[in-house]
Amino acid sequence: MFSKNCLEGVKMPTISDVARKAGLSVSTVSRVINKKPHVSQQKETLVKAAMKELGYKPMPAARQLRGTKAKNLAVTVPRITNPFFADLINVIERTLDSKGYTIILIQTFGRKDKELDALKLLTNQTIDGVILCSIENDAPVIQEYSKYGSIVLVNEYLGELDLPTIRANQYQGFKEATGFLIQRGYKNIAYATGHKNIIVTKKEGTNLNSNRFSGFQAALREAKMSFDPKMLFTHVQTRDAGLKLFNKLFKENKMPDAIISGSDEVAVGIMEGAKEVGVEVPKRLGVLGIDDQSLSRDLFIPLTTVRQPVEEMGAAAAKAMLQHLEDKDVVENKVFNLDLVVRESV
Amino acid sequence: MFSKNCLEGVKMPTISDVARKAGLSVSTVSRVINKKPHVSQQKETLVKAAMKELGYKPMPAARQLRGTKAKNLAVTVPRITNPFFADLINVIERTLDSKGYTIILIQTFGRKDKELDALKLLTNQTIDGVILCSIENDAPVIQEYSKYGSIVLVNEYLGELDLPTIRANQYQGFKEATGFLIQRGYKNIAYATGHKNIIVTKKEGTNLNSNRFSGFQAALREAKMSFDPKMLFTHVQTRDAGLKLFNKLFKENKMPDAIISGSDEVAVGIMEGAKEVGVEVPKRLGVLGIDDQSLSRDLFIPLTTVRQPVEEMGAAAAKAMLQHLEDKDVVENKVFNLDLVVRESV
DNA sequence: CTGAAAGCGCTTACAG
DNA sequence: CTGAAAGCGCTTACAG
Repeated sequence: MFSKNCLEGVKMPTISDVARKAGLSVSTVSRVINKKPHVSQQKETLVKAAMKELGYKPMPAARQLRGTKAKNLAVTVPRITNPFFADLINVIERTLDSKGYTIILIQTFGRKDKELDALKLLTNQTIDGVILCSIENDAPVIQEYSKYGSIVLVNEYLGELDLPTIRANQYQGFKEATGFLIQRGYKNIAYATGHKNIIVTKKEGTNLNSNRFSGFQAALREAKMSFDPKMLFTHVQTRDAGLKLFNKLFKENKMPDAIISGSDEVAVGIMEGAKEVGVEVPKRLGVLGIDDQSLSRDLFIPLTTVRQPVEEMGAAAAKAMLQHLEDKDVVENKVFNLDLVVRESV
Repeated sequence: MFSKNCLEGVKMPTISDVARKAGLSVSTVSRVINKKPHVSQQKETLVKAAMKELGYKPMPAARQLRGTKAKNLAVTVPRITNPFFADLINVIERTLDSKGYTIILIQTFGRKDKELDALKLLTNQTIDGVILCSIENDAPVIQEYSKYGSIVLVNEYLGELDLPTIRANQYQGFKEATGFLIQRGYKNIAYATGHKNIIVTKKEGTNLNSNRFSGFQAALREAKMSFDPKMLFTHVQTRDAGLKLFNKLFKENKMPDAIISGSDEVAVGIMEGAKEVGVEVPKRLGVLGIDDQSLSRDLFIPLTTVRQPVEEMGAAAAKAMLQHLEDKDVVENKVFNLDLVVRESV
């Protein structure tokens, strides 16, 4: 029937093979593949039998060429090794997979060009949409690509972007968490973030970065406390970076009495540094994590942290994508609340 | 030039658009796209200018239809939320991405059909190859699919499979680790595995599962100790499952004095259970993890564990895939040694 | 060195 | 209800 090719394996049956075997035209076969009307019960049975016998599967590339949706979706994350993002991807993939979508994973490592690569897959119809779990490029360039397919934002957000967005109320969360630190008596609170810089705007909904910091500052203001800009540290994103930050602070003798770290990972690094030199947590140094990843409760000092509702956000993002794929006019915007999980590091 | 379509975004320029703009034929444009010889410097410049001006990108689907490789690779893992697999994917993606491959992520959740889905992507040329980070199906069915593309195995392996395989010497690792437990005085050692069952063969290289268990038994034998089959627990794969296992053992009053858990995740669950009811680790219960994931040293009881060289294995797997993609005849087989990381849980 | 034409595997009007 | 034919965007012999 179809011949072997010694170099490249085996040639798969095509729609013509099926038609021939069924004694029908390719049009008819195509109709049953696509569940279109106007095909008699009898022929349908014939076609299905032929497909089964041949083990026929339509070739996605050929269908795409004719305009059929690829049923592929990309998901971008900074790093998959951060459990927060692994969890996010897990829910997203689970719910999207059940709808027949295949997930293309793209780690950006914080690079604009990697994110652009993902976005560009939209233009050549490789993917139908992309879920951005972090934002590297500026609003206008991202918005531009939404012409080519569905884009939904999870976790990070940008006020200027008119795109489905699933996020948490970072302002509220950080205000509460900072309030808690103050209430526990911490006076000199450092602030570390994974971002490269912070553009401060008071408006809620501007971006994660800015809203977190404003929440932090609002709590300070209410307590009539001021913030020393030297206690702001950017681009701290890993356990290692947390450790380095602690060591720097310790060496330069500028130790604050509490640190709000940008993630649980960073918090672990800080606590590790503290342990090494005998700085007691939470007594001499309060450490606040962000994320509440699953092992945070099992650390040598159980972490007090701001829980991000990762399951809920991931599921909502997947749903928002599905909806937007069906109807470009529905742009879902959902804001979750953040909870403080009190354990022992603060 | 090319008109907007209000429903579906924008129509991208095609190779014909480029040809028209450059005042040349599509053949010539195709030649420069594919860096084929026989095109004058002059025309090449013309074509490149036209491509740039139009923002032209060849459509992958159309190229695939003509037999060009998709440059897509799938990676299967049981669950991305297990840091061991997140780490594995991370290295794999990093090295493959740098060669221009796009990664399709597939979580199997231990299901055969999910793994088959991945394998089937080979048949319709959606992907050029798949890296299996665990094995769900039987050897013959997997081998069958190797006709359609490159398959490489990492971590798990099957002796019968004639495929590039990157793995660790589980026999040696488990023998050493068990020897260490014995030396520390543990006498009644339970054995938990994530797998559904264990087919025991003595031969090294049969499969991960079997080799781990034989290593364990070999150490027992050398110490003239015997193993109570009731102390074998299968299908224990998460932190939760570890916790449940502990509770069951505790309730039924069958507590061993040590447990070899199938992963660090499971070990954490066991230690959690022990903490809750006041069973001292490692004094009354030794807990051995497997993996050495990054937070294992930071747990409330730093975990003694068998380190799997995840970075090295991932990189080797990616390299093996690249090689096999280029030349089907080179089937790389690499075996890494396992190290015991001694901390405080044993 | 360059171009016209066939064809990859599909879907979709268009006839009948 | 069914089929012949055109065409999606490419690449690749085949001429010249």
